[in-house]
Amino acid sequence: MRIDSISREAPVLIAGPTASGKSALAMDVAARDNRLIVNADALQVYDNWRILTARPSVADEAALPHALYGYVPRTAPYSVGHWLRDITPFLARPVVIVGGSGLNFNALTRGLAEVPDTPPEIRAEADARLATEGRAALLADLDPATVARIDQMNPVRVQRAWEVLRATGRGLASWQDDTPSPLLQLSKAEALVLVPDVAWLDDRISRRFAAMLADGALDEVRANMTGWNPKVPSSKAIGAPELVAHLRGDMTIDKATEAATLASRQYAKRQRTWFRSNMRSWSQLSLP
RNA sequence: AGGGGUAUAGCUCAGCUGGUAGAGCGACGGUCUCCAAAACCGUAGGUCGCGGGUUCGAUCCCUGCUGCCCCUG
Repeated sequence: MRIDSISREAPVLIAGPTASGKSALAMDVAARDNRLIVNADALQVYDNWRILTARPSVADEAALPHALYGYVPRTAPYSVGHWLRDITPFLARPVVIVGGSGLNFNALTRGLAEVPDTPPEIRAEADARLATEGRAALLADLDPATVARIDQMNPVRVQRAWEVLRATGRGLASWQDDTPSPLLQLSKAEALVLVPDVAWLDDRISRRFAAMLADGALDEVRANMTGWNPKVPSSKAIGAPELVAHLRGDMTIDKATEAATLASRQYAKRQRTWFRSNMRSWSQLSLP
């Protein structure tokens, strides 16, 4: 990695698939320029995971300033909108923004419609209707402009559109047409995507999960067993459901390891697909 | 060594009384403006273990061989 070619002034954005070495690069850049490291990862925000989400260590956080890591309670409602609001004050400072969530980077550099949060009772109503009446029933309630824009086969996207209309009386498409300009212009940033060789990354994923286990991942998961709710977003951390199953005696540790590393590889693939289509104008850094 | 069973996609397996094969998972490609480490869509893979026979035609029936599993010794 030729760090010398990375701008010393512009905000640095580092995206890349899981286990590609983003955090280490962010540390190098931050140390060189006295930057604040800001998290752009959807799961590293939660306070109940450090080992499993490969969050920066206590030592790393002591060595250099970090923001938006481990600051959200595991059951709190949280999504891109919260992240975008939370990151705003930090953009006035020299930063390196690092993470694997493509949606966050899109929201940051392309803007995000200012749709109010869905009230819990409407979310519950949507959950119930989807479960009992199905996707088609929700779809039938939507405005044509929104229907034409969303993936009608995807229950989560349909539910989202339904919730927005229900809560605001205005279609999602209409909200999106009013998307404000982005917080950060890509042309004024140093945007980097790490593009690792697939076999190289697969190997790193396997070794990293083994290292997580050695570092106490099972203890971390055990501490989350009381009040465990598989439905909340923080419970979707790769490896968490698998290790919960193991601790309950439903899965051998070998099976759990296999399932977790498989899930990581599949996640990395989805990330590559996203980066390919959404980050064409970013600088691509091939690895190793 | 003898008896029985089994061999079909990368993996686990379907395939009715013979008409050249399907699923799930995986892989690969894609979608995605607020649960995104989520959710979803699509595509490609098989000389049906190998040889011989019966038949117009064999994954299917007969036979030899080979591998694996079980039982007996």
